[in-house]
Amino acid sequence: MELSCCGPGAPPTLDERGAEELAALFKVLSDPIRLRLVSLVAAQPDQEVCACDLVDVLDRSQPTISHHLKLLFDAGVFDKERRGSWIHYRLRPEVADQLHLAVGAVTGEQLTTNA
Amino acid sequence: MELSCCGPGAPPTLDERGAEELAALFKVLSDPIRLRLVSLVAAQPDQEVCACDLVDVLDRSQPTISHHLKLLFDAGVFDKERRGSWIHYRLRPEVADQLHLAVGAVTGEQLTTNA
DNA sequence: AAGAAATATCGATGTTCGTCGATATCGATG
DNA sequence: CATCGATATCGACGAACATCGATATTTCTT
Repeated sequence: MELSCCGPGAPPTLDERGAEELAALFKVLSDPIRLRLVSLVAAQPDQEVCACDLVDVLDRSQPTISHHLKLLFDAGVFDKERRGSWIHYRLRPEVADQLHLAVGAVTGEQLTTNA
Repeated sequence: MELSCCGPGAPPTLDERGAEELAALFKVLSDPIRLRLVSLVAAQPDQEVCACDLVDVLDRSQPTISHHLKLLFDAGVFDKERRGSWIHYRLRPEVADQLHLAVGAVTGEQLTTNA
């Protein structure tokens, strides 16, 4: 039997590069501490937190929290803003949409036809 | 400043256990080969593939493909069915919804109020 | 300029993960 | 039952990762 892929008229599947990009996006969410960081930030009324509060809430050392915040920032999940001595992290507004699109790309859902 | 969490009236955030469960779900999608497997399966007209075709399409050894298929099966992403000599993997129909819910849980979207 | 507080970086360590060759298991078929 | 093809498991190896203590950097305050 032939696989429905890799030919003309075949339904679209992830190519190697696309798969690596999406894998990187999911990988940044594949850690419990990072998920709780995102969830905490998203739950704030102003969608942002001071890094200074995070070490107490999550049970990790300051370098570890800093490390995870950097990963989330580098991945484009968080914005970072210095205000005085403190650094505030904020969920980038496009992230939720990006994630839903990523899920759709993997599971083969129709994109919103923009025609 | 107080974090908006961890108290009465606070918006819901991921607890430790929930974060670990969601992290496990995202982790299984954090590998390019596994993403392409899911994408390939989802792109088939009948939403299933024979494992025998996968080694040729993806550029990995048979044990490696088998390993990734097992991870996806154990995570509940794929169903498995033996037909004759071959084993067919199929995307479980709830997976797309589960993933969208997972994204929503992390980014703090409203759940569909089932009241 | 000096000290204190917040955050980032460095180096090390133990663990997890992706990968493959070799081999085992399982089902079909002669 | 012997064999063959498909799939799974095993054992090993190198790379990536989460974590932390120590330390550096930055910023505010006095």
